[in-house]
Amino acid sequence: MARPRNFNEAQALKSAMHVFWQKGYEATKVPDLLAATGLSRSSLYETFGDKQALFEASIKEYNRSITGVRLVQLQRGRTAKEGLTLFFDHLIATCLDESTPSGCLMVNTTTTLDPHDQRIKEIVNESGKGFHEAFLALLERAKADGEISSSQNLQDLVHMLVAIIVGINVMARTTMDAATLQTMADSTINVVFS
Amino acid sequence: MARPRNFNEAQALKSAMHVFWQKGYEATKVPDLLAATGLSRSSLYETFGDKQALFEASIKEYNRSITGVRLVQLQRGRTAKEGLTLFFDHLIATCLDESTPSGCLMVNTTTTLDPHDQRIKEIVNESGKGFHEAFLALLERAKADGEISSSQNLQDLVHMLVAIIVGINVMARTTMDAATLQTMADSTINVVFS
DNA sequence: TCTTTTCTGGACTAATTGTTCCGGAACGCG
DNA sequence: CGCGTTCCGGAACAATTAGTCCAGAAAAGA
Repeated sequence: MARPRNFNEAQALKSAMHVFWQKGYEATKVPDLLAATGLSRSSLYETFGDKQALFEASIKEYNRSITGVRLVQLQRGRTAKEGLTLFFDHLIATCLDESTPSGCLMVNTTTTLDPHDQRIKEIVNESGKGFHEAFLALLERAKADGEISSSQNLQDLVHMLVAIIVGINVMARTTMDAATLQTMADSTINVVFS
Repeated sequence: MARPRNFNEAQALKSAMHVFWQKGYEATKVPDLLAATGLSRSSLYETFGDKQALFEASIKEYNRSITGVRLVQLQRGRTAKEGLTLFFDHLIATCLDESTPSGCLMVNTTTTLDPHDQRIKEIVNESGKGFHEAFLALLERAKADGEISSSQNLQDLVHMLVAIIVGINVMARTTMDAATLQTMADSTINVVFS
């Protein structure tokens, strides 16, 4: 009937997400998005609405793909410790991969969050909660399997664990040094599974 | 001889620093800086140069005052453990104080750092190095005093400790919950001084 | 009071921003 | 081959941006 789309909407969204991930919302200008997606101005606005809407779509996409894949690693181990190891391996690998930005879009967004932007805040909080729960589940599994002391307060431990991972995601933006990142990961694993 | 300054330059710089701290470089517009400092456009440009220069001055001021005061806490304890405790107490107190932004300007800057901005990168790296060294010194003191096991690899431990603190500074921007922040701090102290 | 210096408010500019809009081209289908 | 629909390039626009500039006010000392 009508002329079909000349571009892949999902692919374009991923490209836009990468730009926001690397540069942040404010520093990302519409021409950057046009260049990254390859879309024309009209197509971009027609497809995604305005910049704010595209950003919102981008962080949702980020949670779906990037964060999702990272968290899945936790369950891909025969033990909880192995799961956490796989998580860090995957995190470090993507940070070293030059075709994707380092760090975490959710973390970056948190540090520049406009307190009045309720919609974005909501999404970030939701993502954080999912993150927290995934690690809590891992620790509960570890406790049930006797991998960690049964006297450990899991809530306290998971708070600390999440804080470390957030910190690593920040430092990964400047520290491309694989050894340093690996050291942080190893220390963390050792602390949790003492 | 001539008309003296009608404003306090140091005070104006502090005000500008607060804006950058809260909103980030890109989201901070010149009118925001005028409102915060109370200066006129001409005075601002005359005194501090352009926006970039003012930002650079702001992060230097941040390192001098905020980070400086935070790190000094480490030495204000009779033991290393007490020093770390004081550090966290001070950090949490300032995060809860509504008259100053939460989190850390250096951390925020890292997550939105333009990779091509060499000058800013330099300052942030320098600050990070100082931070690292201060905590390394604390741990060395702890080891010498027998507060931590002599078999601990201090370099690994300090990397993890710094990552946690960075993470806490990120989470403090959304989590104003004192209890959660305190929990993270307590867990960290327990891990380091096991 | 007069001079000299410097601050200050606001007008001004030039570039960039996000966003809209339209005419024409491209495509699938009958 | 036309028809209808959709895409797309680029022009156009209004708002906002960072930054400049100048005329006059303000202050301190002679």
